[in-house]
Amino acid sequence: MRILVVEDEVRLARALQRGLRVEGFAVDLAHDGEEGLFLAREGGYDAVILDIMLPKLSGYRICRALRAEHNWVPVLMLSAKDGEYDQADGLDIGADDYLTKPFSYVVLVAKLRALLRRTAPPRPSVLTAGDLSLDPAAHTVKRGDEEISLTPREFTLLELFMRHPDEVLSKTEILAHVWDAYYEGDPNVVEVYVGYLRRKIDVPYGRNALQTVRGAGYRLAADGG
Amino acid sequence: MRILVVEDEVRLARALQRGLRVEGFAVDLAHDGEEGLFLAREGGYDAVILDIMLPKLSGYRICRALRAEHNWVPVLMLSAKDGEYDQADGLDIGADDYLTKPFSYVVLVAKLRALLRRTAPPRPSVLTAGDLSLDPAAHTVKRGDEEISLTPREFTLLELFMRHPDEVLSKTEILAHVWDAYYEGDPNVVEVYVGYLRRKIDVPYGRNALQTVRGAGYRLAADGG
DNA sequence: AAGACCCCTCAGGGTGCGCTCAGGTGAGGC
DNA sequence: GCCTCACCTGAGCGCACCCTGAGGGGTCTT
Repeated sequence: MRILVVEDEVRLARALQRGLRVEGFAVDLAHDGEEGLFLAREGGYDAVILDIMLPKLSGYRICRALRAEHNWVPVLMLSAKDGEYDQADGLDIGADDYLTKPFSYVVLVAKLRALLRRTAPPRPSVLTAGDLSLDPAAHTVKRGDEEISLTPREFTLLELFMRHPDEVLSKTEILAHVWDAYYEGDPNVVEVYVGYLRRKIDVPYGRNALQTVRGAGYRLAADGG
Repeated sequence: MRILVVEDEVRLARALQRGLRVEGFAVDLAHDGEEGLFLAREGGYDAVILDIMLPKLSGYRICRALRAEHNWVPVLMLSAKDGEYDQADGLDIGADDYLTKPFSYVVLVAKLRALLRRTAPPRPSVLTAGDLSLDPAAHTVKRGDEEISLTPREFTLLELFMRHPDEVLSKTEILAHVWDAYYEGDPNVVEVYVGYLRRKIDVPYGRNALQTVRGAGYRLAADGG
C-alpha cells in the first residue's frame, strides 16, 4: 500500500512517514503543494494525506484539481482549524475524510484504514500469460476462448505460476505454497501435478508453457507457450 | 435516497427525520438496536445513521454484524463520547464516518453527502442472469416470464448468487451470508439448499445454472444456464 | 387437531481427486 | 558412449467431497 503525505512541517511529515512505515505502508513525502499535486497525479498512490495550509498550493486546491481530473484517489485532509464549516467545506470539495490538528495518531491510522477498506474491492483481476488466462474469482482457466477444467490442486498450482511468470519456482517453494508450509510428503507430487497441468494447458506442437529447469525447478513462460 | 436513522432519543430522531426529509431523503426511524439491525438488514438503505448508545443492541454491534454479513451500506456513527479511542474503535469495526454529540447539523449533512457520493454505484433494482431474474423488492423470481416460487431460505441463497454472478462462493461464505455469521451447524445445509434451488430454477436439458466447483464452492452461471 | 410448509439433520452411495509407487526416459558429465 | 541422477508418467488405491432421499421438529393456517 503506497501512501503520499503532503505536509510542509518537516518534523510532522517525518514522524508520519516513520509511523506509517511501521504499519507496513510505503510512504512518499511532498513538502509543498506543487510537488504534492505533481506526485499525486503521477504516482498511483492508494491514498493521499493532505495538509490544508501548504506553500504554493493549498490542500483545498490540490484536492479540487484532482477531482476535476476525475482522479478519485482517497484523500484524508489535515487542518489546523477546527471550525465546523471548514470540515463541511473539506468534505464538499471531495475529500473523503477530515482530521483536525492536533490529531491522535491512532485516529489517523484508523481513518486511513477505513478509507482504504472502503475503496478496496476492485476485483482481483484476471491473470494472463499469452492466450492463457486465469480468473481467481470465477475459478476458471481458459486457453483462448476455450475453457479448461482443472482440479483444485491443479488450479492452485497454475495460479501460483501465473502470479510469477517467467520466474523459476523451486519444488520446495511450490510445495510450501500449494501444499503446506510444513508439508512432509513426497516432493514427487510436484512433478506429478506439473505433468497433469501440461497435459491440460499445453497446445499441440507448441512450446511447453511449463518449462523444466533441471536442478532448479519450473518456470511458466510469460507468453503462455 | 433512503436513509435509516437508528436513535433512541425520540426528539433527536424526529428532528433528524424532519431535517433530512427537507433535504430530499426518505427517512425511516428505528428506536432500538434490534429494530435497527433488522431494518438495516432488510431494507436496502443508501446509508445508515447509527447512534452508539442504544437499548438492546449497541451501535457497535449492529455495525459489526452488518460488516460480518458483508453488508457494506455506508454507516455514519453518532456518539456522546469524544475519546479518541472510541473514534478509532468505531472506524475499525467498519463504520465509514463518525460524529460526536453535540454535532452540527450542517456537518452531519455534509458527511452524509460525502458518504453517498463515495458509494456511488447504484445497484440495479432487478438482478438478472440470462432469462433468470430476481426482484429483491418484490421478492419474486422468474425464469423468462414464468414465476418460480421459492422459500425464504432459497430466495436469500439465490439472491446472494445473483449478486455475484460467475463468482465462486465457498460454503463458508454462503453460510455466513445466508445463515449466520457465526453459524455452527452442518455445512451440508448448503448442499441441500443448492439442490433445492437446482430443482426449481434449472431448465430441462440446459446446463446447470448453479455449478459445483469441487473443493471450492458453487458458482452461478451469469447466463443463467 | 390436522394439515401444509419450511428448515434442518442424517446416513448411504457414487465418484472425482490426491497421492504413492515403480518403472521408464532423457539430459548432462566424464 | 556410458553412467548417473533428475525428471516423467501410467496404474491404482483410498478417501473426502458431494448428492440425495427420508424423516423429524417447528410454526402457521385451516
